[in-house]
Amino acid sequence: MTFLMLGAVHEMEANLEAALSRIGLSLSKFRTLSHLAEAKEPVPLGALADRCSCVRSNMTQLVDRLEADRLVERVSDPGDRRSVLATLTPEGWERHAEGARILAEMEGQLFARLEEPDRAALTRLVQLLKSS
Amino acid sequence: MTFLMLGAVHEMEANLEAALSRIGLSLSKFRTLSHLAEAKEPVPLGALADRCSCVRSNMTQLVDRLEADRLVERVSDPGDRRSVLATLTPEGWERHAEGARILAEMEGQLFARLEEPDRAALTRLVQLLKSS
DNA sequence: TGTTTATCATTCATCTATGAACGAGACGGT
DNA sequence: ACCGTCTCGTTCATAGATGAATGATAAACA
Repeated sequence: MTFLMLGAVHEMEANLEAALSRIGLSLSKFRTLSHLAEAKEPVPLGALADRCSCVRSNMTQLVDRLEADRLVERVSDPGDRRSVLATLTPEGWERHAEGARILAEMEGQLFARLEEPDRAALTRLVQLLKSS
Repeated sequence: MTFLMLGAVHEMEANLEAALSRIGLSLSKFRTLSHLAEAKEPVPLGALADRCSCVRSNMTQLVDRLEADRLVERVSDPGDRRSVLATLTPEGWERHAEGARILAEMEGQLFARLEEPDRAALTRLVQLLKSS
């Protein structure tokens, strides 16, 4: 059962990854852009790592790559000189919008196979399993 | 919804990974041992990669590490000199059995929170989502 | 005030995964 | 028998993730 769920989700992930790669994004990059877009203001890397459920060292590298892609910029925090903030560039906003369209499309295709009561049931069950 | 499912499964994965690490196994290593144990005979690396749903180059490295752990051995295929077979060492069999106990325990804890109709529903829904 | 403690991001080593390029070997058709 | 093609595993470059160690800075407190 565990391997079955892992397999199903890995399939979803691979599909989404493939779709996002058409616009030069990975799932991790897109998730990072999403949280930055949602925040609507510069976010410290540590907080960003928390929202993305990853460790800080990972976020450091991720922002390195996003900065190389010119989708994100590092800015310094005037109130705390230890802190480094990340913010979306105009191109980052655009790319995130494209990614969001792709995600919506994939979700539509995936859940089209489920009737309505099943969609609700799945949501409920997944929430039950999360946060043990 | 997609990020919710991804999050729930990543949590499961992280828990299992942490539990397996107590006996020096990763989830990938354990999955590989499982398929070898199930086969009960040497398996070509390509076939093993297919069963583990990963690419061959990944299986090459995985078997490198498992061989370094003395859990797996490479043997040559008399019928095809291109082929390399992997087989469990006695220690590999033991370690797999320990891992299987840990997996069973984790599954028990996880699904203890679900009543019976929910368990069946979850299984059905996950199978529906798999193999688009 | 000065010192300890905690927090921030980064670097490094390691593991897992992919895809492209490669060399060795099998195999089908001519 | 030979040639092209396909399949095998490996290597390499790269992406992504973790945890441990580090240096800079803030905060707490004696």
